[in-house]
Amino acid sequence: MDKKKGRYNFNAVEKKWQQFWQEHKTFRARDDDKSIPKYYVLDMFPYPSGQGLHVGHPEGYTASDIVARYKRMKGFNVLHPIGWDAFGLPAEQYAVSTGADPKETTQKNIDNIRQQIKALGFSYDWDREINTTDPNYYKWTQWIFLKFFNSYFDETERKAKPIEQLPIPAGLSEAEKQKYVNAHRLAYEAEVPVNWCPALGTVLANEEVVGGLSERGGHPVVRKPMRQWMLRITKYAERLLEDLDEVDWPESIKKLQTDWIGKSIGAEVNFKVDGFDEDIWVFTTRPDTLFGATYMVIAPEHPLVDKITSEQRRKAVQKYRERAARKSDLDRTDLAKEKTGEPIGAYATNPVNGEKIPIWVSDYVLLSYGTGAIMAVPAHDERDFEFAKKFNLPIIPVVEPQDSEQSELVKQGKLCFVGDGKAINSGRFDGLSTAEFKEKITNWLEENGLGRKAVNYKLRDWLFSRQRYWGEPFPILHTENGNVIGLSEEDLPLELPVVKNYRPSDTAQSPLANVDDWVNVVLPDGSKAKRETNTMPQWAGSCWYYLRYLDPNNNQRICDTEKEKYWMSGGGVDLYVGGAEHAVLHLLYARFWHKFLYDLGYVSTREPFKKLVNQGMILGQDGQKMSKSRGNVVNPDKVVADYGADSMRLYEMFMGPLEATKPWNMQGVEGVHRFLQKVWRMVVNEDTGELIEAIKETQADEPTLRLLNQTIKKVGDDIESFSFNTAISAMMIFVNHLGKQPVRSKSVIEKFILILSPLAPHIAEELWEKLGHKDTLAYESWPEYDEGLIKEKEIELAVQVNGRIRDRIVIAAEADEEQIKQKALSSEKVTAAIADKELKKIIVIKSRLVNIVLSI
RNA sequence: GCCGCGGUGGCGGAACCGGCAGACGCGUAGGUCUCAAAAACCUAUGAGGGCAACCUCAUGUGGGUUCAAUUCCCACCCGCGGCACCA
Repeated sequence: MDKKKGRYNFNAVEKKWQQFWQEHKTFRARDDDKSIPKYYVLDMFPYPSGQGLHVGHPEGYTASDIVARYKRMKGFNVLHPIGWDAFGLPAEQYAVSTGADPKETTQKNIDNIRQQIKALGFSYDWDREINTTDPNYYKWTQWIFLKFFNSYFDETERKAKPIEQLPIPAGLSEAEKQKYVNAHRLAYEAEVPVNWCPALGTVLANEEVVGGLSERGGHPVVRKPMRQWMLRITKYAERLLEDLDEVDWPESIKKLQTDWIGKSIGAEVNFKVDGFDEDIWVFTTRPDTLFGATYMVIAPEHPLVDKITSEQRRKAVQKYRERAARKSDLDRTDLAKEKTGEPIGAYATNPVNGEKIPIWVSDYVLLSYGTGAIMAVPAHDERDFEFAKKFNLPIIPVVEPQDSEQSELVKQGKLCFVGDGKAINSGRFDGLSTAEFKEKITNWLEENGLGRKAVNYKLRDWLFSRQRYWGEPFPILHTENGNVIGLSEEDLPLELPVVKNYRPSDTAQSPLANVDDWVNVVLPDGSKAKRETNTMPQWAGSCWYYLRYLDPNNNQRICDTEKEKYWMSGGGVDLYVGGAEHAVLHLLYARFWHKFLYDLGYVSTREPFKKLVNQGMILGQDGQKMSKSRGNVVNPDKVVADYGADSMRLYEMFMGPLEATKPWNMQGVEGVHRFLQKVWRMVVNEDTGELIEAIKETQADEPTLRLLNQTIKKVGDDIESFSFNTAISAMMIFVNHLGKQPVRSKSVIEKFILILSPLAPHIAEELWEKLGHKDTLAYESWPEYDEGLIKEKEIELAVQVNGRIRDRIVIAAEADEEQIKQKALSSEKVTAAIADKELKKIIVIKSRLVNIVLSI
């Protein structure tokens, strides 16, 4: 057993400093002096699950904490908050199966996870802790929803405005007016298909449906149309796309969002239905292929189908539509699937050449994209080509590829060519390039009233309601006469009622529908109304939480304007760290809400998160994803108990690049733990617990000073670029050197402790105290380094002959090229390698190498 | 199928903007200390060859550009992530 009382006792040290920080509120962010430059470091707040933290969470938290601590030492007023994204399914499912109140389980889980987080020594401002399930918090989530409900999107100014400012066309009746207004609200109701699982008797979120079956139990899931709340995110598609330019995010994430929004530019073209006074509009990105349109396809659900289908075809078409409607998601995504469809016995006129072409229905055309109808150009669209082949429809080539071999096949109708080329079979447009043709034909269509330039997005409006209990209730009432009204702000928060049973009602409505005395309301005028019984999705609370941290206890506003201006200045949150799994949904939704709040003047920046960094996944020791069933889960509590929080933090950062996926290795933890032991022994006499005798108030020798300055620079630079693994490596090199020195300069040790402190704060505080300092080092200045001291006096250069290293020379750092050449050529090994061959040239890369090139 | 990211010793990884591949850590082997062990410390450690000085090969595979390629270009293989008929 260890008898030495001065050994590194991480348990005691960590407990001591965590308590110190808490008691002194060391990391409280200041709101009182807005002249101090601010830095806002944000973590994606966790869902407080019953499982507690896994080692993946602390990875991101450690990275952000290092930056937070570093920035404090750099003189910034740092805001580094944490909270709980506590609505969500697991608590509700637990409630369904056990009857436990989700409020209570959630509270218990939060208490547990908070304690886990505190044990890791993160420098959070605990006075700003938030919880999305707290009525004082969700009051404002509901408030934002009401703003959506009470706003419309002004197309010319491209921004949201209060609904009272919506221009209403003259001559509408009261009812029509109401309808008109409702149709323009940014939060609106619609009948949309949801994932209904009859076996479970509940509606599932998309992420709970895997391959057409419920994630739990594997029961079939069908699409069922239900009344839902939607948010008009599509109005913001263009701005969400444009403003990606102004954020400092990984390119890959920007790309995912760009693809998700899916902008395409083309034209809308009008086809007249033969024998009917009806138009079919189609959207195409290839108006230049109009002359090659040989048929049309409309989506099975298209409203025009009923009207224009011929009597002879009606039965078959009806049957097809029913079959299509029954298709599950699984069938739709089936790759090997053959194209199906039915002609509807109607024809349309191609506006460019007057040709009559047949109209078909097929489920490869989606009602939800574009106009729900297409012109089919089999020669130049893979899907149309496949369909035309199957049903023997004509294929007319109208674009000639450059490649003559390809061109031949295309002309024979044997090859589908989707690239750009030269126009053929297109009347007076023949010979034009694809780009020119697009431009000309679009203008021509516009001039003749047959079409117009058009833009489409893949992005759909956001299905914002869930048929659940454990979420924010909508502040909405449905009146007897069928109108929908929002609560007034004074009535917020609308709290969740206590329920006896968390099971969904059998009509696929949320459990709230069963709470009669909550649902039924009498309005001031004596009329009756019912509350909306859907609740908001988990995304709602996380869409704006970063704003609440700015002013978490404000009862008058989501946050104070001045505080918002201060903390969000410079483009929003300065650093946002979290998992890449939120690349699209959370980050897109939050950006959407932020822009909306910006339009209404509640925030001052166009974007919420200036810089984004994703941490990678941590795998189990076996290289597999951590999971209970594999038994490879590493519990952070155990690591902290065995090696301490500082070792845990250091190891998580030392494993490899922050963004990389990497396997856990307990021996690696021991490695960094040994490093901390070494640091301890470098400063402390293990027998006495006092400062070690080797530490003297002296000037350090030159190599030590040089290494110290190099290390300060390297660690600072690496923290700025999130290369924590190499920062740690640099510190290890330093400790390996200094630990061997019999005399250690106190000021050198102090500087080292300071640069270690953001990464391993507890041991650093303890050693700082042992070095005679009374107060926390959290606000000490980050050490400066001296560029002059960093430079080596002599450097070693490799000497290559024809690219192969033959010798090394040591030479003064300031030696010029000529001197280096001379020295290199005078090397015996080099002369031997040159022998009698002729010297062609000598390449000198200062401070790197010399390459002597010989002619062969 | 399309898009994105990656592939370096026994393992995690390092390498500025094309300039000495393998920093740092783990593991392994040998040693010091010890009655012994643990801890700590020291030495070695990509592969092959040679008594040795040294030599050759080596960053997924095959080509190319260059005085010089892990780094740039082309083709391909493998792994991971995302999307899924978006006209």
